[in-house]
Amino acid sequence: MSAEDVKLKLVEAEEPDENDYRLQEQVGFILRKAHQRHVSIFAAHIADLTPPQFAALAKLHDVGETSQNQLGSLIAMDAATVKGVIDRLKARGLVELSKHEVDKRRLLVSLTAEGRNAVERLIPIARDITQETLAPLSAKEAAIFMKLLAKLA
Amino acid sequence: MSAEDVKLKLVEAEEPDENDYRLQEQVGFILRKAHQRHVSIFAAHIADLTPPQFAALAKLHDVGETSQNQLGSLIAMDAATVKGVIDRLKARGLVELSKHEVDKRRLLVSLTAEGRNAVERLIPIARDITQETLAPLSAKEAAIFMKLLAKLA
DNA sequence: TCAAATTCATTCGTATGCAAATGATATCAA
DNA sequence: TTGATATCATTTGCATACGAATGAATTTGA
Repeated sequence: MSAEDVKLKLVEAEEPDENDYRLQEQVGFILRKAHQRHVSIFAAHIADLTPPQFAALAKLHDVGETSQNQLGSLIAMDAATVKGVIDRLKARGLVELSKHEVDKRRLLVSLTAEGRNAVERLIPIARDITQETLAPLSAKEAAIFMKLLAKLA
Repeated sequence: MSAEDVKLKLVEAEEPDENDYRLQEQVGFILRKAHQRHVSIFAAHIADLTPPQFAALAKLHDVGETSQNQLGSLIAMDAATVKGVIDRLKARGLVELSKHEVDKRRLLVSLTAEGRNAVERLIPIARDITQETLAPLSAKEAAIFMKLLAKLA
């Protein structure tokens, strides 16, 4: 092998061209898998509620009555998505809706007594879910990870 | 305030009970948001393909012809999901299907010439998408983040 | 060998998630 | 004041994502 060949080989090894794209190493792909894993852990602990549904309940418990859109922005859901989530929670009697007295465009959402009980019962379990999701990391790693993840989101 | 009151207050501050659950700090919630952000960045660069569709094409480009289920396991999609993705890629002429000669259960998937062209054209853009997704982090932070994220996924 | 278990694929039902269009109401600005 | 904008909510259409059920084909094991 000539010196030129060696040089070419090194360049190839250090600068992968478009023929060497590693899907499994792309942040989007791994982010999707990590999210899938979390949803799966969530479902194993809380079978009758999805993460978005629980997010809506937890946020309502936190801030009290709010409009549907406002709730959506608090839990990072667009208007169309939050509507579906709230509809299903309402059908199960966990939230109730009412019209805003002054601004007739707004639909106010609040927890029912049953919804409040559910959230308060589930919050300790949600803490377990967070812990189990982070279990592959040491405490120190988890702290670093959360800091960096927050920067990305 | 008595010494006892002070002690109670400290305990409360350090050991939040179930009334103090911060949704915005839970790994699942932030993971969902980070994933949403990535999908949005992806869509801004590649409007006519979704991340799962691109993943299927990129993986086919990598490994060549495979069965639908095998492809699914390579890109972390269950059988029902991968079927939908492949159906849509087939309808657009980017992949083609054929029956496995020996094992009649299997459906083989491969790139068409058009599909191959598309992947090769898009891979450099996909690199940009990865970069932009990680842009809020320094190079050092990004390296640490990817290592930890991989552990979680 | 042949019955049981496994694998591959499909279908159905449910639940996000988002873009775009629409309608009602509110706010702003000339 | 009123016409242009903006906001809130709904609806439709499309695309993941997964559990569960089903059927066809293959493999295993007693």
